[in-house]
Amino acid sequence: MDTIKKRQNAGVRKPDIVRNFYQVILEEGIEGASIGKVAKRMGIHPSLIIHYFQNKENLIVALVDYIIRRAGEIYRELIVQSGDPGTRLRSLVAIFFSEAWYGMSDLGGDFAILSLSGREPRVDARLREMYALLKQLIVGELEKIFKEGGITVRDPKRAAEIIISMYEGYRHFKHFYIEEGDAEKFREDMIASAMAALTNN
Amino acid sequence: MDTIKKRQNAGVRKPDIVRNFYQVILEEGIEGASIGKVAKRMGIHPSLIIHYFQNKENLIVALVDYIIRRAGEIYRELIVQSGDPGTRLRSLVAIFFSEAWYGMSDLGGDFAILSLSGREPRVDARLREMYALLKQLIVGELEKIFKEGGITVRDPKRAAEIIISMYEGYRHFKHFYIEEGDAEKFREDMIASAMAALTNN
Amino acid sequence: MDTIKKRQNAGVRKPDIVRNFYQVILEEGIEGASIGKVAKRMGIHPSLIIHYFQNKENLIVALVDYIIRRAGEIYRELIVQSGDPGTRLRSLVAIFFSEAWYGMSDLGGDFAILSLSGREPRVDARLREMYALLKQLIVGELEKIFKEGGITVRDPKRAAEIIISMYEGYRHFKHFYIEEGDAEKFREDMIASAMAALTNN
Amino acid sequence: MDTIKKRQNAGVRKPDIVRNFYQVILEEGIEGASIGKVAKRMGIHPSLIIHYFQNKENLIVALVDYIIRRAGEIYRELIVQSGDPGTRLRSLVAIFFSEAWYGMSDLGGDFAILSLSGREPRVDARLREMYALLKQLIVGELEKIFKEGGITVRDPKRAAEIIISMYEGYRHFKHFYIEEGDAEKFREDMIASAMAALTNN
DNA sequence: GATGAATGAGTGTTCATTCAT
DNA sequence: GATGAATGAACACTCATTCAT
Repeated sequence: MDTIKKRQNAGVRKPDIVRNFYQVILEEGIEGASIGKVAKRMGIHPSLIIHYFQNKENLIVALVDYIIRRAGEIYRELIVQSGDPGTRLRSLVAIFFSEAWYGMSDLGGDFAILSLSGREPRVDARLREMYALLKQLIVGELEKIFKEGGITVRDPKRAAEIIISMYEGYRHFKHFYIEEGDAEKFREDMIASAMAALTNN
Repeated sequence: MDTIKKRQNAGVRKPDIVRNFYQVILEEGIEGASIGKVAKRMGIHPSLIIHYFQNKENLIVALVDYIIRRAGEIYRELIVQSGDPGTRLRSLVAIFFSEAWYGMSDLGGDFAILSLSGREPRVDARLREMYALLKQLIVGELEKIFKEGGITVRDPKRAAEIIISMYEGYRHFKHFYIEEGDAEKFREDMIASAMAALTNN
Repeated sequence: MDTIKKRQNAGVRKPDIVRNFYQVILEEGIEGASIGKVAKRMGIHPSLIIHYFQNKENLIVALVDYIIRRAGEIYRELIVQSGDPGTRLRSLVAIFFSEAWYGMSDLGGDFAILSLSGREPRVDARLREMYALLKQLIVGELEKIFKEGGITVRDPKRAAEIIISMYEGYRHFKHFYIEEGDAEKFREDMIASAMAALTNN
Repeated sequence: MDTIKKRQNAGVRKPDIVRNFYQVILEEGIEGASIGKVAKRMGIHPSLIIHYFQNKENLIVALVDYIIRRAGEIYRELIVQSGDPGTRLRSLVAIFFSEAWYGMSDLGGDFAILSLSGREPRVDARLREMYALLKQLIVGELEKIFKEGGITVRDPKRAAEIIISMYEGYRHFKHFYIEEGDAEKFREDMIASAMAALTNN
């Protein structure tokens, strides 16, 4: 009954290809990812991928878009909208050091895409866009919190930038020098350090 | 006098190949780097590279070793050994946010290698080693500083880990969301935040 | 009329490739046969051969299939279906010592493929199949002959096996120790010996 | 004390290389055998093999010599020199169908070398020599046996040729169509058939 | 006798892509 | 929308061999 896989349209196929491309990158790295492998994985012909994306570069850009879109979704899922200002500030900071945010993407995939950004202007542009958006989200949140009273921060934009730097360093590098057993304690210490850095600012 | 290129020995050729390999990665990314391109760049035959490294994996591992070795050298160049404890603590932190440390390697190259670490155990092992070494250097330095008086930090090891997280996030990601004109000010703010995080610890 | 070489389909190209592969093996031996040489011979690109066969092993297996198929065809061409039992028995034996059967394939090619059988299970399997089929053909023929009367053989299966052993030794090795001038006489003597061995069985 | 492997002379090294070359052929086939693999197997430098044999062809020829020499040795070990003529005739025939003779060399290796004979004149020449020698040994033996009485054979040379054909077919091909359990019975039947063929001659 | 440096041709295979169907 | 034929460049790597040491 169900004519699986045959004769689908772009709306279904294109994101499907992008997802599979991401999987291949995770398994084999950027240098090991190819249109052929994506096709084999999906049981379709490589030419069909070209048919949809024209060339590999377009596929990479589509992948970056896909990843950024997912990051936005996860942020919206995690953000806490109620409670007193002090609690909400801590919650905001905690998001970026949470398991959910950490596990949002695969580090191998992240680094692969980041390594592209230097040579592929469209990738670089999209990453800047993403960070701009994220900064804006944090700033907006901070301003809402501060307006409600008590806490003051001289420069919310700078505060947002410091948060981003801290969590990126934490997120991408901690597994190289933190041991499994110490992970939860380190997470808490990082949040405390971020709060100290923030309110000192 | 100097019969360049012909009949050299492993001691000269191997590091030369590694350096050229790194250049190719910077220019074309991990996915664009090939033994053939390195050979062309050097005016030698690809098989000579195989002669020295047996296969591409070994070459990659040698590159990681080379990069790590350079990081160690730069750290030793930058470390300040005299002055009162307070000044020296700030100098230590400042190293990791300095232009010299930031410019030590190319971010594209860094990400390329980091993206390998998930799939190549030898790369992962070496990176862990490097971070362990770096942590140890910082801890040693912190302990010396604290012993001389005044400043106290509950846990120097944790302090080192927080410094590393902060500077890694700063170093690798800041260019995505900090504008040129604001760079110097941001650098100072990050150092201040790091100090706050540290002494709060 | 005939736009040779361009845009053909698998039905035409695949056997064409197999035939050319066989020729290359005859000329240069298994150790000298390469996909590149086959392609050059056909005026096509090596990757087209990969396109059809995926890898060299598959090509080898296809070649073995091709050779075995040809052996079956030749047997069917040579088999005599009429005459009295005694004559027909002799005709059957004579087939395997005939020029046509001897010249069916090139010995160099035979040995090349036989040498593969130890390391390539699919080649071994196909050779066993071929011998099973041949044995069955001979047994069937012997039984028909015996049923019509006169001649008796205790065990037709064993008789078939002995015939095969004798003609294989004759076919593959005689040229190492029989001189040209003596060839025809030796052929007759071998047929006589086979008959003696058979009816003695 | 024992300076193993270092600084040996040609008398020791050359046969050692040939033996290792044979092993590589057995494991990887003619098409997979290379000087490099032999060298790695022996823990020496490939250049050293070239140093001794100048090129690969010479090594192959040396291997054929080695194999033929071993065949001669085994024949001499197996030949029975006493007993009555009838028993000795049967013993002679039985040699070539014996396990010892069958297992004298690896079939994969045999076929690999036989496949070379068509393209390498020196290999072909040596094989012919070997068969000539073998034929001569058998003829001599048959004549001794016949001289002692009883048994007559019209043409001992032809008889030798028939024996060779039969055992070669048996030796090289039987494993494709004889099952393990039937092997011993088949061996006896082949000997009987050979005797019948012989005394009928 | 033995090794290392170097070459250059050649291996099988992958790759992105184009074109016709 | 989807596949197959075809290409040509590139890939990592192997090979036999030469030469200098």
